[in-house]
Amino acid sequence: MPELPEVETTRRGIMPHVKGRRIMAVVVRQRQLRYPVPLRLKHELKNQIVYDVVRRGKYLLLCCDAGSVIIHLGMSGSLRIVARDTVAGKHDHIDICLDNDLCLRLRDPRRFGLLLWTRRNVMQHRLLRDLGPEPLTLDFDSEYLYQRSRGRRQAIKQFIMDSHNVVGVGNIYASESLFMAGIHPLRAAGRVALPRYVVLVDAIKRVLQQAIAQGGTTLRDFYYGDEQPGYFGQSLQVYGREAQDCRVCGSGIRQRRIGQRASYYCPVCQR
DNA sequence: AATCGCGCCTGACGGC
DNA sequence: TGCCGTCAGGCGCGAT
Repeated sequence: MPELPEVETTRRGIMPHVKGRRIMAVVVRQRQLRYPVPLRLKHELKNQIVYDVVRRGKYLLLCCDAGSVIIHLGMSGSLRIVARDTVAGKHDHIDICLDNDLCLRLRDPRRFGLLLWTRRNVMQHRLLRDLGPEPLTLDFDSEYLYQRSRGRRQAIKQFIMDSHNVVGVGNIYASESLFMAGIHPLRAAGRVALPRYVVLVDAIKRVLQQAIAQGGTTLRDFYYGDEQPGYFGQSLQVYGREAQDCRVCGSGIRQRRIGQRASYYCPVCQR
């Protein structure tokens, strides 16, 4: 399940092979992703130069003069750089073939991802225009999140996972950040005081930054490689550790569902 | 306006 | 062995 650090690692991994290249062809083997892959993309993308590869939240954007490709990896998606004649596997749905004999290949077994094409200003696209701030920029700060949370009864975990409030905080890192900040995931967002938002915002930034730094060590795998970068390399404090000892106080880590999602926390450290 | 819950889809896993 | 049921999970969207 790619979270923001995995998407950013992907962006950095494909960038050197994609940026500045001309698109020679697009192969669509499976159209049925989250939304049907638009067929007009096949001829409208041809001969376009990819002048930049941008990330917005967990979306990746291939920016061209005529428009932009919008990609989301969903639950199980990945992008690889492969040699032009590399045989496609069962779930290799789309190839974007470049003028350097390489292809950008989208694989997505569960097909929760998407690949769209827009000719308008991509940031005005309906999937992007209402997104909250990037977590690693300065405009995402405690004052912002605090003000935004006033009057909200929603659980803090759901609040920070809502992309309208801040993008890129997925299920794993939401649990991890709340543990770091000592905040119980079920606490109402509107009942968290400003000093605690200071700690929480700092925790979100740190946990994402650390994961990106670790993802960077597997960058080489994007070229002819098959290894997944990700959070497996880092030690998670609470996620997936139900009934195991809290690394801080030794209490049993609990799991419960919050808004349909598995959530992990320490009942003693988090209030 | 805020919030809740659904459903897209497949692989992994456990039970028999 | 192999089949089948269950579950996970990002996120947009419709319902409340």
